[in-house]
Amino acid sequence: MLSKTYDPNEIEPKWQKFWLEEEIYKYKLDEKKPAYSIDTPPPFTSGTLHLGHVLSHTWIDIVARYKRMRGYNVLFPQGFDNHGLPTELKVEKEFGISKDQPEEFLKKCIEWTWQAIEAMRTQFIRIGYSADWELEYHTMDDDYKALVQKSLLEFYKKGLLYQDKHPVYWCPRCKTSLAKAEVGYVEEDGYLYYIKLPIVGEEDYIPIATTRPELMPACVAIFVHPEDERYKNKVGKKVKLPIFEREVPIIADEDVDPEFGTGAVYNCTYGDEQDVVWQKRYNLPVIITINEDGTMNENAGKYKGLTAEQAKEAIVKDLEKMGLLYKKKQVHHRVLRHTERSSCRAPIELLPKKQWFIKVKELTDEIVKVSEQIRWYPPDMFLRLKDWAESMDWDWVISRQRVFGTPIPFWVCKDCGEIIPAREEDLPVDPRFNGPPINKCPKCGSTNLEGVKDVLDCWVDSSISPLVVSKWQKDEKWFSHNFPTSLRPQGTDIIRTWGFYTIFRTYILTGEKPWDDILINGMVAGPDGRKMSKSYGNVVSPEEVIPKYGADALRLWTALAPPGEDHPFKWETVDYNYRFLQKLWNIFRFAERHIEDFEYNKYKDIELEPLDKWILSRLHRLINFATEELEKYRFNLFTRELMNFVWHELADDYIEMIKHRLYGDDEESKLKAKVALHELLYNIILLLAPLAPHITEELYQEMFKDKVGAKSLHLLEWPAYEEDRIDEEAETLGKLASEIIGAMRKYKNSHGLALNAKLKHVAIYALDSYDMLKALETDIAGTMNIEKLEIIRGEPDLEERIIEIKPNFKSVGPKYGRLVPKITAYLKENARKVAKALKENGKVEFEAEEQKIELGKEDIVIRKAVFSEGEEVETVVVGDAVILFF
RNA sequence: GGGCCCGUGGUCUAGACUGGUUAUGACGCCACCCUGACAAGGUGGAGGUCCGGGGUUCGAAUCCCCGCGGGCCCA
Repeated sequence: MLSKTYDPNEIEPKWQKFWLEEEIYKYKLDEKKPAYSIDTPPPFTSGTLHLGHVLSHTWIDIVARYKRMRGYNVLFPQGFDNHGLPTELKVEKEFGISKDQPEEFLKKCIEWTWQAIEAMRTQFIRIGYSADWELEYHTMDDDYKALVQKSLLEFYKKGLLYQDKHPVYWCPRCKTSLAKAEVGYVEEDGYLYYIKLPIVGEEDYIPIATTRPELMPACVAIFVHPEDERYKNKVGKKVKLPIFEREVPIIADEDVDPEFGTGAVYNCTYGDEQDVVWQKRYNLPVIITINEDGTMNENAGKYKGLTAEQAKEAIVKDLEKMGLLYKKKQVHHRVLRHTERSSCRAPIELLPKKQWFIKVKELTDEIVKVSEQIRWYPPDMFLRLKDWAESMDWDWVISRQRVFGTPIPFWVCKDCGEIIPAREEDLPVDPRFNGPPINKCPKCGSTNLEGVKDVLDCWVDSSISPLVVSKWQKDEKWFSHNFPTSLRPQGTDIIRTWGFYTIFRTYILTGEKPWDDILINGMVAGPDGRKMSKSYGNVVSPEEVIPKYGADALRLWTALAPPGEDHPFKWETVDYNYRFLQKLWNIFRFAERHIEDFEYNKYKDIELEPLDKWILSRLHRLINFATEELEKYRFNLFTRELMNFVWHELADDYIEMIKHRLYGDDEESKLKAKVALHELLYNIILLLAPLAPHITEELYQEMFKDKVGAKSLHLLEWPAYEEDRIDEEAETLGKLASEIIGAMRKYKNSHGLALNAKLKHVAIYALDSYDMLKALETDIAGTMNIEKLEIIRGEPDLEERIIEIKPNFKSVGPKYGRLVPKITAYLKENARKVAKALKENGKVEFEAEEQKIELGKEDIVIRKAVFSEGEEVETVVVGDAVILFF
């Protein structure tokens, strides 16, 4: 017996344990089955899953469960992305270990990461995630790092890897490079300086506006907008920089904002990120004027040795003296500072440092072509990738000045710059600690070889995930079965990073696309609709939700998220889902007493009653819809349809209509109701299994396991859509039954009667629907508790009024076009005449604008009301039927 | 500044590709009903300029143009 109340906190952990112990989701390579491999996103090991993870990973789990039920050999691994700045900061600040002791530092990072993995795995299990944990991978594993390094050796061999100077965010106070996450813009007051720059060989000048006059010595070009009439005649000419006496070109570029300042800006290496773009785009020289400690260097001439701030004052003073600085305006602007946590908040400089690059730019056309071969869900997400790929300004910078990361497997000759790659058989290597594979530089013979100190960007780690899960170059049988992988699920936010880089790297290494399909989920917003963030105070964690409502109710919230769109977390939705599951529980509790010992297989081919056929026809439409939607990775509409079907059509309508049969004396009718009930409930738990795996397992074990045999619901097949179960006639009948019963419920409600209150005498008059009503006679009487129900062919002797008459626009519109308003007016004016003609001849004919109009029953919508003034009787009209309550 | 997406009762949401005249459902609100699974339930009700403006059409939430507001990513 099912317990009286549904308690997710009791049943969910129970089945989670059962699934693991019984190895229900264990992957066995099976070449006889079609492969379905999932390239799951490895979350960064922060130690906690947030609702964004719950959304994206529940989607993946739904797909995995569905595909298993469809008979696929589903490869469902879960990995963890380990390397990252937050861990380094944690180890530095919480454990007080400095990066200057790299070995100890790394040891602590790894140790901390392991406990974070354990915690996150437990949380995955708690949401019913059905990955095979024996396939779990970590980007800090030796074999993972070895594969990453191997792929870099391949890139090196193909000539796609190179070193070049590239600006990094540099904090002059901390004397360290910073990641984007560590810097931020701070609003503050400053000055905008207006400076005249003389044009070479002319008496004319061009005015520029800048907040950073101290970068004058680093100026390499002047930019104006190509449409700007003020400067059109100056493009192509040169400017002579005051003080420094250097000539730089005037260039037109659309990125210039003509509204800002004078509409002309000077480009320095590097004042801001826009300067980097222009420097790369026009291949401008790089002139660095700022040292790592924030002072000016020899390129700043007489300002050498001053701090940037002092240099600014000095240059401003000198320009004023020369009469070239003609305006100084106070502005409120954004300044890049070191803002991460308790950091120093010093202004950040962009300084060029030697970085490792992978050539991407020249291959973008090919990447876009490969991306076109992938099916994108939803399809417009492809445009984001395409747009970004085509507007890329520079190659992929893969090196980072950090400690906890995959080492770059190269040594560099300090004398001639030759790159010495690691030997494949030595991988993984760590050139920070390991010596080079050879003693002498093969080019110049020098023994002055130095291991690369930088480590790799974490996207370099994670963007080979499809090759890791499919065991590229490791297990040929496994690889050919599972590659390209079937699905990459991921969020909208990382299409241009993880998505793009994975396509790129897989294509370069294998010549193929990484996946057949890519499914994009939106971001989780807070209950207030804004993005979830600590600063908004709108963060909700899964740990708050699950103890209250259980994982299944939370999973239904994820299933209701629309494809590709952001989805707010709503307590109300989870609460509603929880009540839905409770309703489901009660439906099964009701059914249990009727079908527990029922021998379904013995009676399953019996000819059912019309209402049974109706609800089963509706069930099969739902199965069909569910299958179509899931094939397109769309969960929201199907989930809603399923919930509505169970709660309203099944529970509110059908079950109410069969109670009189289940509790009545007609044994054959009772049997038929039980057959239908069995089929309904069994199929519903199957349809719901991918969405709410726990409650469905509990219901299966309790009510169906003995009859079906499988040790878990999750080993069963997805329900088959049977087209011959669709029965239009039965559906019309069922719809009529629920409308008639609905009208009677409304009558009872408006008279303050309980819904099961006895009605002494009811008569229904009908013409067209007479036969259907006759077939429903016992069901209507039984469901509504009517003592005497009469179904009469004919019309009651009462006053009838037409409340509304209008054309059926969908059929009349295309036929008569511009005459539609005339037809609408005619029907209204001649309502009685039209109704009469329709009743007698089945059609009506008239003229509008000298054109003959002919309308049949299908072309006209009529709503009638019946009045019984003076009589002791109330009436309700449903379609063509008139119900009289005595 | 660029690309993509979104704007529907108080809140969230379906419908938009393929136009059809009473716009879906939920939460909340109001009234009634403790009915043999369920009061954490049932039945009914009130509540909407479908962001604004213009256009196409017999007909626009839906298609087109302009504007406003928001989100994500990039610069």
